[in-house]
Amino acid sequence: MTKEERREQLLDTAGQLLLKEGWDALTMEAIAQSAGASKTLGYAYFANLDDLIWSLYDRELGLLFGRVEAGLANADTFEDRIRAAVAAYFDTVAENGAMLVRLQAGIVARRLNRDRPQRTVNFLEALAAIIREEFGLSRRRAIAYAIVMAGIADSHGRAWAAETLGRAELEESCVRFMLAGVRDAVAAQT
Amino acid sequence: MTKEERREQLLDTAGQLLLKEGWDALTMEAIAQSAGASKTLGYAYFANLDDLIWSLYDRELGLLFGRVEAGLANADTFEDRIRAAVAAYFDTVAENGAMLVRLQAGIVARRLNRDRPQRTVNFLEALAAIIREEFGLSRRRAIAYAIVMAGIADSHGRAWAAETLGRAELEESCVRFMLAGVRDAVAAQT
Amino acid sequence: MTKEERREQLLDTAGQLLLKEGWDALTMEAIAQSAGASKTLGYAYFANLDDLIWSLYDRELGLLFGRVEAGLANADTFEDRIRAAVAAYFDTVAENGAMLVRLQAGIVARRLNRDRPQRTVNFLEALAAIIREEFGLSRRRAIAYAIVMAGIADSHGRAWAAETLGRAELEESCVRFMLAGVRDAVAAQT
Amino acid sequence: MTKEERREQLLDTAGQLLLKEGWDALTMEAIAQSAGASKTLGYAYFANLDDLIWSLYDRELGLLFGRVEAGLANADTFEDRIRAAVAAYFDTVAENGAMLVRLQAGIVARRLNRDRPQRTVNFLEALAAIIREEFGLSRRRAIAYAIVMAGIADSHGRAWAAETLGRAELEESCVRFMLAGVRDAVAAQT
DNA sequence: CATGAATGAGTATTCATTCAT
DNA sequence: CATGAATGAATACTCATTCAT
Repeated sequence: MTKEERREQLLDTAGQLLLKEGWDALTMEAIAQSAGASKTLGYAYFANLDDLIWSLYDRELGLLFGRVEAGLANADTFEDRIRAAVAAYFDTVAENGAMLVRLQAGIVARRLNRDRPQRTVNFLEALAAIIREEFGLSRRRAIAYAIVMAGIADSHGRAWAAETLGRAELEESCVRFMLAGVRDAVAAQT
Repeated sequence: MTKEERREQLLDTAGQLLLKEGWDALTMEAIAQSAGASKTLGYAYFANLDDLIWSLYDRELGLLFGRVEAGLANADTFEDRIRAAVAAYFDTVAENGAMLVRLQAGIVARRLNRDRPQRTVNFLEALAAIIREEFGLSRRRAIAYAIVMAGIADSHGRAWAAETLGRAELEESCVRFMLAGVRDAVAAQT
Repeated sequence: MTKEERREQLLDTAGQLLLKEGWDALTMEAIAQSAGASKTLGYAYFANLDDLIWSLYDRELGLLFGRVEAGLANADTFEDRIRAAVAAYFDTVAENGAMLVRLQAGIVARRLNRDRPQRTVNFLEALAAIIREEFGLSRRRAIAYAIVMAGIADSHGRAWAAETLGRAELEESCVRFMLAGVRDAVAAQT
Repeated sequence: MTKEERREQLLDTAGQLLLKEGWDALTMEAIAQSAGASKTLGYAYFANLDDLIWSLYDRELGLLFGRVEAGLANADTFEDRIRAAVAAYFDTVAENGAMLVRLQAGIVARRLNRDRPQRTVNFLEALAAIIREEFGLSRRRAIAYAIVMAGIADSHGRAWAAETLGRAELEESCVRFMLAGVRDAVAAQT
């Protein structure tokens, strides 16, 4: 197995483990052995456990944000952009939702050894830029709305996980909440 | 110190500790000593560390939901109810927000030893009932919207913590996102 | 409840606990609470846990040896004495066997904070005296045989607990092993 | 040090410790440090303290029963078998007696987490088979006598430890008690 | 005669991490 | 590229015991 393959395999295994056994089971030894290697193998690929976890986090969030940003980029009107982004979001959640939720929660719960992950910041900036362009707002206001819209996507993901409604309905609802909400909030300011 | 006072004191201390030092610092010993007691005193009041943490969680969420439900109840029109609930939410977040976020994240990240906390479920049911009454929806759909509206409150709290906008603006925005969103989502269904 | 009654009740409770839950459950707190009192009551009646356990041991062995010695005393021929003692032994084992075994084992396993219990020594001396009188042996030899005969009783008790044979047969066997054994062993010396 | 050597060394150390310091000193930490290792090394070789203790027990009883069974097997007449077994028993007791007694007592006193050790059962079955062959008894009766004869050996070991008589005399006495006893007990049944 | 609050010493156990091979 | 032996720090939890009331 090549260096890069091993690394990916270890991250994959860590993700599986987190999903199946929970955060507590995410030990260096468990990951390595779950990957079929000796218990200390991980240290040849990651400086320490935190490094491994942050790497997983970066990879997974990179995937998610990458797709969503791609969705945002490949459409013309504001509404279409939002629709495309929401669709991309639901796609990723469908594949990896439960693990992402756990990962995110664990990251928040852990000490803040590291600055707020750049990934999230970058994504919010990108979304804010689009909002700003559409409504002509200040940067801070646009960021606030971006945070809120990301939260709306998130909670629709949760509503989906709770099996309240089907994907199609929730995707439509998500877009509606975002668009009607932001329009009304913006209107209230003027 | 009486039994009840001690118990409350230990929970207070645990909350402070979580806020200041993070989840990892939340050890039985640290809590007890931070409360000025011997390191094993906690075991006289809680069966184990998990029990203490769940007790803290219950207490804090009880407070939050209690206030928000009170807000929901003490108003006449749908919009007024939402406004009152949002105001109550912001009040609590102002006092305790960072700690609640950490607590919630830690609870999610920990093993699922316990069923989903009844508190949250109850609150969502209450909110769903109000939504249902207003729009005449099915129970599942109302619950989905309740989850989303709770998420909107949550993300406005985060936007506040990120110091993007002031409280007044965010409270207004929160109400707008909720009302315009739910109305539009409901409209889309018909 | 009078002082003496309480004391006896605590010893009774300790015995029950040892029987039902095993040696590890024999804590001062468990005993007191099992007796329906507050957890520290025991300290008003016994200097410490060791003292309580030794008191139980003394009481129980006193009962056993008392009965067996009474049996030894109330008969004329050597064989009748042995028979009477064995019958008394089986009587006590029938009532209290399992607890006595545990108690004895625990005492042996614990540190030897205390000299060999006088009770056992006294009993062995009494039995040795009778053997000596019957066969005209040296004191040391008589003690050796006394130890062995006590061991024979003990192992018959175990055979009974293992439900191999009924009491009548084992009692007879016990007497036979003792008498034939000691006679043959004595004969071999001459 | 190789895996197997370390394991044996830890068991050796545990045995020494039990003999010298008593059951209470038998902690994982004490064993490891007494073996010149860091305090948690034991966990790399045994699942937990119980596992280590049972392993010691198995090893020691395996040695004892192995020798005694070998003695039983390598002789022709019943008496010679018994003699050989008793000699083997005294040999082991000479080396390891005090420790075995403590170990056995501790095992009995501890909780019954584990089924009765197979080792003892197997040995008693082997002895019972020989008795049965000699006297033509039922299986249950033969087992009862096997238990008693094992008890006779045991009590002779105790008489030896009490320094009442010398080994030669006690070995002879042991054989006599067993043979005369079992013959007389069997005779009583017919 | 009895209680409840509190302490502190002790023990099992886990796990990240290092190092020699 | 990988292993296994070993370490040490950290933590949960138990329990005998004391003391004030």
